[in-house]
Amino acid sequence: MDKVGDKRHLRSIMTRQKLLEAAKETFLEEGYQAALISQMIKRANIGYGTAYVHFKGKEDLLIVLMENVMEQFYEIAETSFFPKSKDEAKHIINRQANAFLKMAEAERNMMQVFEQAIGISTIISDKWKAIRMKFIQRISKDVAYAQQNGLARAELNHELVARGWFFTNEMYLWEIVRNEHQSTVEEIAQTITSVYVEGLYL
Amino acid sequence: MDKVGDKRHLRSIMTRQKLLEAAKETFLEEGYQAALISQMIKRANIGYGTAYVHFKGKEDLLIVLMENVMEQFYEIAETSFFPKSKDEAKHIINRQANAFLKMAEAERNMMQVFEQAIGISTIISDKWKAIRMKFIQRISKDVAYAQQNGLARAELNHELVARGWFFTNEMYLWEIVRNEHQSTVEEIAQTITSVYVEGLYL
DNA sequence: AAAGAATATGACACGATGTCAATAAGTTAA
DNA sequence: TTAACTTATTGACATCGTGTCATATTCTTT
Repeated sequence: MDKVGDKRHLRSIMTRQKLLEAAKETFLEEGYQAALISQMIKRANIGYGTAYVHFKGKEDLLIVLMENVMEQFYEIAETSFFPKSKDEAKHIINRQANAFLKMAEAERNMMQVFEQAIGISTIISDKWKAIRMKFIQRISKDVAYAQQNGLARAELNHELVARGWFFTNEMYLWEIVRNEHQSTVEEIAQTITSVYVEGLYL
Repeated sequence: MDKVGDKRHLRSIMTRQKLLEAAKETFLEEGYQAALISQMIKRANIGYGTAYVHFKGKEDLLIVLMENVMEQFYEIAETSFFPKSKDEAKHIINRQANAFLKMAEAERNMMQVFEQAIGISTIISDKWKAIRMKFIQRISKDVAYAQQNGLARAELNHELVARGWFFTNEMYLWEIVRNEHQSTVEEIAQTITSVYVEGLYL
């Protein structure tokens, strides 16, 4: 019999799914730290040991749950950038900053869990580092492009500028995730973009 | 008998001190997460229960150990700022960014522990938030001052600008703490200051 | 030196985790 | 159809770290 119709395999998938859902709910309610595996297991209505058949532990569960969110970040990082003027650059950059921060708003709850987990789990911290690197590389290229086309101040180290710019964005992202921001995402994006573009471009 | 000559009290202070030192060593070796209270107790050569007489737990120990470092941050945040020109402003800002990042280098090891703890302990996270707020308020005032004196672009929200600028600094700080930076502190400070000042000032 | 106060101690109870030998459920092949 | 085999589930158990508390020790006072 083929794998798809295999009753055993199907049940296994269902079990896994039940646990993932229970884990998500538990993480959202309790946060990463306080979320207990035993609690997830109870909620999923499965045997204790079963959880460890499907996942190595809490960390492993969260990684799977985060994969979807992380994909979205990678997509944002891949926007193309070939401005012909300072104004066009400003426009593109503003849109990208907006999209980035909007993500934080849209996925706030999972991102809150994620933030905690970054501080605790090496693996998850590495996943975030990879996302950060992707963004910085992308921005780095963009800055270099602008410099080569006479749009931006060439005396600046594009790598350092790129990091600085991303860092501002990232910190605002966490601020939004934590609900600590007063202003709207649009206002934030516009302000930081303005300072950045006026500071870098000619 | 007065408190100073009190043998009992003196011994108590010694015990506390021994534990603090052992805790520091353990934190530095193991990181916040992995550091075990039992390990610190062994190293300090005191009875298990004694640790709990002096401190509530791991969190409490680290808070005491961090107080010194945190003081230094508050001092940096208190630098005065009354520039008469854009160039003077740039100079002051550059110096402050430098001092801030140098702190990260000087206290790198304890800051590494601190970073982990921020992700885990609410109390410690709040301590850092207070430091951050202090800086942002300070910078906010500085931006407002520059705007009022016709030195900076008045159309920008000074609060948002201040946060953005601090965030760049903070993220570079953590990067330095984690030893992930390629460039020197001076180079970093100069580059980010340049973009910031050219972007904000007239 | 006896009573009293401050400090130190480690055995213990507790809560959470991950493992594993046993069991159940489903599939295959004769 | 059923016996052998494979895959999935289970919960009791061992382990580990923490914090508490009744008791012991050390010092001070009267």
